[in-house]
Amino acid sequence: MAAEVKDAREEREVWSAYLVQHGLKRSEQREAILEVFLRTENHLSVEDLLQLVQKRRPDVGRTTVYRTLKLLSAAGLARELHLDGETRFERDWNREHHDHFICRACGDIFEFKSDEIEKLQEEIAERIGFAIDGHRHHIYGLCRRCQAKAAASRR
Amino acid sequence: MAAEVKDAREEREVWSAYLVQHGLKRSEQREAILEVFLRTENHLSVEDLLQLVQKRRPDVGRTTVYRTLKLLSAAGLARELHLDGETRFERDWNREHHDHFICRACGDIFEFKSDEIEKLQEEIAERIGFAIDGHRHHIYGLCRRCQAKAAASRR
DNA sequence: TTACGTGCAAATACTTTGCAGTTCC
DNA sequence: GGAACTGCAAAGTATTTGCACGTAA
Repeated sequence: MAAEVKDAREEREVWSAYLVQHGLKRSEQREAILEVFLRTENHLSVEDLLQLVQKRRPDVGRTTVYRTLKLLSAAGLARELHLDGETRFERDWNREHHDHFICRACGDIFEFKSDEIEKLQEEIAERIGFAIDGHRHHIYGLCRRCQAKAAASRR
Repeated sequence: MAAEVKDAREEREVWSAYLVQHGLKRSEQREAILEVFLRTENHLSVEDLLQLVQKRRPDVGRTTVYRTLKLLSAAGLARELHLDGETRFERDWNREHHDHFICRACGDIFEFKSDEIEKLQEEIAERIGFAIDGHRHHIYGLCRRCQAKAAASRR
């Protein structure tokens, strides 16, 4: 859809600006990693990203992926998630804040957002004088599909 | 308070039962680790726990702490938390479910609980046919004290 | 007695860092 | 030309496992 294309363009601009502002250079590896990161479904582990990038450019090293993900995060393009100890990255530019459902069977991740929950959080924080600057709300369980599978195999 | 003492007694019973049911043995190291774990404020890292245990018994090894924490978790006495990548353990027997505020400055952790938030979670899950079996809700920011400190040093 | 528990050292997994050679500007 | 970038190998963390020895039941 058009929005995606536009978003990606904006993200590339942010990236360029970030590089310039920090006296950093462009490189083919970084471009390749950025491309894959922007084009791919979310919630990638470092290993996932490395595999995908290496399909195009087998010479890109794991180290560079780590380093580039750091930069993408610093530039506000990526966001790091810690799911039960697993580290993953998702796109974070111009994206509404959201949280995650994680299926324990297939690992699929579903995003959700609730203004009501955020408001309640804020109220509780006020009561104890806590100034919120971010949060992670991860809900674990079984997705619809895996529930069906489980039910089927039980018969 | 009385409730604490009673809880700890109950936890020791659960522990004993767990050992028996699984054909495991009592040991001085395990007892020492359990004691410290039960007596201490929550949210310990493995390293924290090791240090505390070694004050009493310098011969207890890190490996045993890891192994005992696994057992305590399996017995339902401990719960593992992943705070922004950091692994910590808290008591989990007879404790109401709760979530956490984490101060980014001093690292202090405050617990909270909200039936309303849980209910909203449940509603959202229903909408996408997701069967919740647990969640982690971590809120980051500054605690009252650290806000005051920050304000003071800004002058 | 015998299966379980322990600490150490080694192995694993994940991530960062030092370095020598390469590339961008 | 010089600073930044890269991949590799080495070094760090965090955690688990193999093993020979010790200990509870």
